[in-house]
Amino acid sequence: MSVVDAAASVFCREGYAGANIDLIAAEAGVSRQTVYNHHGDKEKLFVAVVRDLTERCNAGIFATIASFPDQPGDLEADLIAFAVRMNRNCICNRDGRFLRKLIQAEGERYPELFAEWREQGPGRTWSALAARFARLAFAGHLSIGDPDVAARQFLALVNAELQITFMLGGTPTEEEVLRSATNGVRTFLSAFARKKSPAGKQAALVHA
Amino acid sequence: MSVVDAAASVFCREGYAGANIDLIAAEAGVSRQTVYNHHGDKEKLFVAVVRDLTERCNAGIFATIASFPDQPGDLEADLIAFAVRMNRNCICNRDGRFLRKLIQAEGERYPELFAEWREQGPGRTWSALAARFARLAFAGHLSIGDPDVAARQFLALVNAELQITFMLGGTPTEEEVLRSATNGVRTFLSAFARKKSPAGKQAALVHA
DNA sequence: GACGAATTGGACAAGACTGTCTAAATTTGT
DNA sequence: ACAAATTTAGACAGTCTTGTCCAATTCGTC
Repeated sequence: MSVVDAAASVFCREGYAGANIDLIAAEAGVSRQTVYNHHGDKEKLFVAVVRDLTERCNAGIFATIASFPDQPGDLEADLIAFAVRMNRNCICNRDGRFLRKLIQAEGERYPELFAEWREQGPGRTWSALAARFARLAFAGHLSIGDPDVAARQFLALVNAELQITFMLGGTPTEEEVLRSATNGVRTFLSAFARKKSPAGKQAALVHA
Repeated sequence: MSVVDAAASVFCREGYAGANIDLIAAEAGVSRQTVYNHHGDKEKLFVAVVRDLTERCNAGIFATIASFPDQPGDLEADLIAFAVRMNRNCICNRDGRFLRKLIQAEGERYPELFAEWREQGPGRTWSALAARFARLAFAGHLSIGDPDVAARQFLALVNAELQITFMLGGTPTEEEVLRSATNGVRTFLSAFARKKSPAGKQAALVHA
């Protein structure tokens, strides 16, 4: 394991103040001196860890957004699959969990570092996702007022049942992820499925 | 400020390992010896802090749930007002922010302590909220499949736009809370407003 | 195999923190 | 006003951590 990876693990487990360099070195399988040679001091090492995690998480998120269902066959199934991918590859994986915890624990201590994350991460993520939802709406698959709001609500809904697990730093099972995504997407579609067309599926359902 | 309150503040700001007793004593306006006299050692003090926060937060949450709109006049307005109360009195206030941060940062270090919180806090909160939604559905104001799912999704939706602020430990402004609650409740009602009754408001809307 | 670069283990000083102890000062109850 | 209980300030030992230094060893490359 690389020094930065080991440091990420220890910083997350013990907190910044509780992490000690000896433990990081041992976990990385190198000597303490090597850690100092590579990264200078504890604070620089911490910054390197956050930058590394931010970069990898953003890459994962954008790769996943690229797989958003633009021409959906079964919209519900496609959105559920997308939500599961998002969770598995970006939010529940090692990098996602670690970054989230570091932001929560140390965000106030390094305002500029996490402001940077905020702009390049969630800011751009939500824009990108909002653009995809806008496209679905334009193509007539959804009826959306504000795509930015819809994007944030989509993420909130598909993660609604995983909040507690995330809070305690755990990893939800595959079934929990699937169930939360399924419930979330169904509610999302109940709210945003195309309603205005008189020939729409939703109107037909109401008449039945 | 009491010792426990000062300790809560310092533990949150510095993390468990980074918090030092001298600082807590100074912030509480007592001598270090008094802290040891009252609470034994650092770990016992930490446990006392978490129990205190848990108790106060639960009390606040249940008091707020008691104000859930059972016989709504304007359902949308009533639910928005309820969501804002919930945020202001339970989630964004000092106790709520502190407890959340301690759970996130130290949850894995004290599994039994936070398991206790989990049962008495979110577990019972969600049940209570689900019961209220079930009642609204029974009275014909909503069309809900699983009240537990609906309750979790309600909370997720009304907080959807505050996630980032919460993550960084900040306090959203009154306007942000109101906007998030408004958008969240509207989406919630789009999804769960009564649809099945042929004379319902929703059906009429679709016909218009 | 040989040479330069990187890594290692250990020693080390400086500082910080916890938890204890004690004698003096202060508060509290009566 | 007096006695008991509590609080205080400070000293203290013991432990831990950071960051530096250095000589010995290993590694990569020619």
